[in-house]
Amino acid sequence: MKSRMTIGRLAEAAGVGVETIRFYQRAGLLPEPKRPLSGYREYAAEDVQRVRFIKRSQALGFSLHDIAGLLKLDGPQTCNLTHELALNKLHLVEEKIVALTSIRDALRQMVRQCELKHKRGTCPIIQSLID
Amino acid sequence: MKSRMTIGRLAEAAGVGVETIRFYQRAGLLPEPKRPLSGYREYAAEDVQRVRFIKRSQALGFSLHDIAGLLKLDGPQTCNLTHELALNKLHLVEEKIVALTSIRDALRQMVRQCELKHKRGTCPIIQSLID
DNA sequence: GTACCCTCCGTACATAGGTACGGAGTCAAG
DNA sequence: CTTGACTCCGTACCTATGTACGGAGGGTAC
Repeated sequence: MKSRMTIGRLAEAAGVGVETIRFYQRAGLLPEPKRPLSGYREYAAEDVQRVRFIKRSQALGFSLHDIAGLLKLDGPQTCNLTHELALNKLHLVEEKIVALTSIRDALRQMVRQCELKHKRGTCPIIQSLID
Repeated sequence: MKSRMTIGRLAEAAGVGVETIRFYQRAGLLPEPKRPLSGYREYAAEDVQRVRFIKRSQALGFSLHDIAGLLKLDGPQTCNLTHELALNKLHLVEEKIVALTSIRDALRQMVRQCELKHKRGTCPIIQSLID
């Protein structure tokens, strides 16, 4: 008996939970699957690809909303839209890096201050946050 | 009549909403204020400092939970705890920067590919996410 | 055929950090 | 004294991304 791609097997193959598949379906990221036997969802091999696509995109910082957009965009003349989406996301990531870098510097400063002038009574870190 | 520091004025002075002050109070970030006139909260000038402290700490990536910790820690012998907290947060921020940097590189790659080998039929960005 | 796992569904819960609502009471200015 | 703005409270709601629950029914391996 050729083992059917049930929701559990899809989830397993894609490395997510069953509930996540159902959630993606409700969210429109996965199409309504066929249900040949008494209501059980049955998937195709490419659905594994699709879920992996979702996870990979997420890891790059795309939201599920973004990804729903990406999934509608695969095809010839829409490539520049996709390009724009990616470029946009790139800029966001670059901004986030800049912001985090200045946070990092502030934290380093705080930690260094604390190690150097460690007078009794007040903590320089707390002081620097109050000023 | 010396104008009292009501919740609205505190919120205004600190640049947040009234509901946010109430929320911080419930969360234990602000102490129960005095209520001299028929239940209205009355604050002191230093409460403005305290709210600003919270916002500044947030901007450095501390969660409200962390900040509640920081606020309990101002004082002599607790400075090394604070130092540890800040150091910890520093490491987290550094890790986050590393992760975002590799995301940035992947996105740059995607965008560049898209600009170079722009064959019809499939979008290289979509392709790279599927592989 | 029986035991056990799987799937179905809708809904509630989770995190974090607020924001909004509604009705009643109160303060302050004119 | 009136009017309008402010405050009170508890609770519900919000975004994003899932996770958990519970009871009923179905599939499958032995």
